[in-house]
Amino acid sequence: MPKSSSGASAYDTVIQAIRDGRFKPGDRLVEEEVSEQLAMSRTPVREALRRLEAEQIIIHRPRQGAVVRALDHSEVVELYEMRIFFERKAAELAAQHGTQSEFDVLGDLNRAISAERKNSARAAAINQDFHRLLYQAARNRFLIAAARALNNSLLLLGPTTFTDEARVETVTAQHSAIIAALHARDVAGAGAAAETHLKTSLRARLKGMTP
Amino acid sequence: MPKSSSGASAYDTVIQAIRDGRFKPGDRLVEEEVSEQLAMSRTPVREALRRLEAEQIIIHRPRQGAVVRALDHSEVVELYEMRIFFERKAAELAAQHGTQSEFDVLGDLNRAISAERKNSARAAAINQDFHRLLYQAARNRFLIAAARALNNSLLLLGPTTFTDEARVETVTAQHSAIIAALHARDVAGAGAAAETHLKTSLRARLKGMTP
DNA sequence: TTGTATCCAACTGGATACAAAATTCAAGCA
DNA sequence: TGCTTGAATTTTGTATCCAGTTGGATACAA
Repeated sequence: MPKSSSGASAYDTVIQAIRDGRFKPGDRLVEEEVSEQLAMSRTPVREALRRLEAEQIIIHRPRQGAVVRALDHSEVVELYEMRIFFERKAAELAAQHGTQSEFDVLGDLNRAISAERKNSARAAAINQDFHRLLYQAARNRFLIAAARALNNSLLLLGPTTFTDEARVETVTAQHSAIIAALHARDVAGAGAAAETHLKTSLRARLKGMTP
Repeated sequence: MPKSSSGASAYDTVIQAIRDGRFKPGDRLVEEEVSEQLAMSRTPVREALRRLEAEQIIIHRPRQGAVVRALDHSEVVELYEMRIFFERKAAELAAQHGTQSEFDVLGDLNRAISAERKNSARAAAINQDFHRLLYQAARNRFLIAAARALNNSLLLLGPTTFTDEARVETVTAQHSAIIAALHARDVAGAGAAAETHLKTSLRARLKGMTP
């Protein structure tokens, strides 16, 4: 293991804390507190916070502190609009540039999601891998970078909503549709299937947001 | 004036240095050298470099140094592929969400580009404003952020190629086509015009790249 | 009771000092 | 002559220190 620097591990830790809800939007991140919690000095913590700031995960008012960003409703919609847009492009490019073995792995992952349908956290993790591999297959480093940035913003919304098994069912079925189109090298079909998938995902997200 | 912090001004300075070619891809950026040049300590310089690293403008090998990133041919193509893709989306969204007065300003800017056709640097600057406003009119903050990141990578390729007047002519004509579609709220037309424009731009770039 | 002024504490911004790691270059040995 | 070892140099990583600013609390006056 390449023993990452304190700065990098501080970043990972904070991201992880946001991911599983220990830090929520609106929470203040005080450099000194964080550094104490992670048993390191302020310098690497600052580095991590600046990186999070660059990624718009936190906002940083000068001389006042950093707070975890909150997304209002219109931002959530804008975010998903972009996700839909990216995912379609990723699927289209993957249909052109991906290899059949990559598509096979996508199939494996999709079956794994289905198998773990009882364990929503585990299923959500594999689902992330699925989407990551789809982007990898698209063979465009800038698309991957842009999608990564977008997904970081996404985690401000809390964990993915894989609460009920019916939802997992829908997801895996839609994944299958994408995979089928990829195997057939059907560019338009893969794009359309991906768009449908993400639109469903947006609906599920919005439904779970206004309780 | 809010007197920006040293860290921010260090970032701006380095970006500017890259933009006008004082730092070229492959150049090494040593923290101490930069800090000496900017008459500040290493701390804000580090902040700037880490930010540039997050934006993939430089790459940062631990304990070894930071070098300005170089884009190989395939990356250039990938980059423009994404630009084309973003620009189309921006035009489509602008056609839906922009205001007529924004479209009017786009027209003004386009005329300004034409007027400055003798001064390629000035024309290129206004051209940037044009595209920035187009993205603003799209009303999607994540699209704007993604495009910003992309444009930062773009400046690794050196200044925009507005060398001859014929090129400016082409550009403004294509801009006019976009604006016309926007005024007509023709979503598909605006997207198509934007795509055409950027494809021409890619061709011009590639032509100027292999001397 | 409310508004205002002043003071204090907390926090960040920047600088400096120190430690650790990596590269380079040279010298010694086979 | 070529290779290996090791020490010096270079550069980043981390810690700590100081100063400046901001926000809030407190006290006083209207």
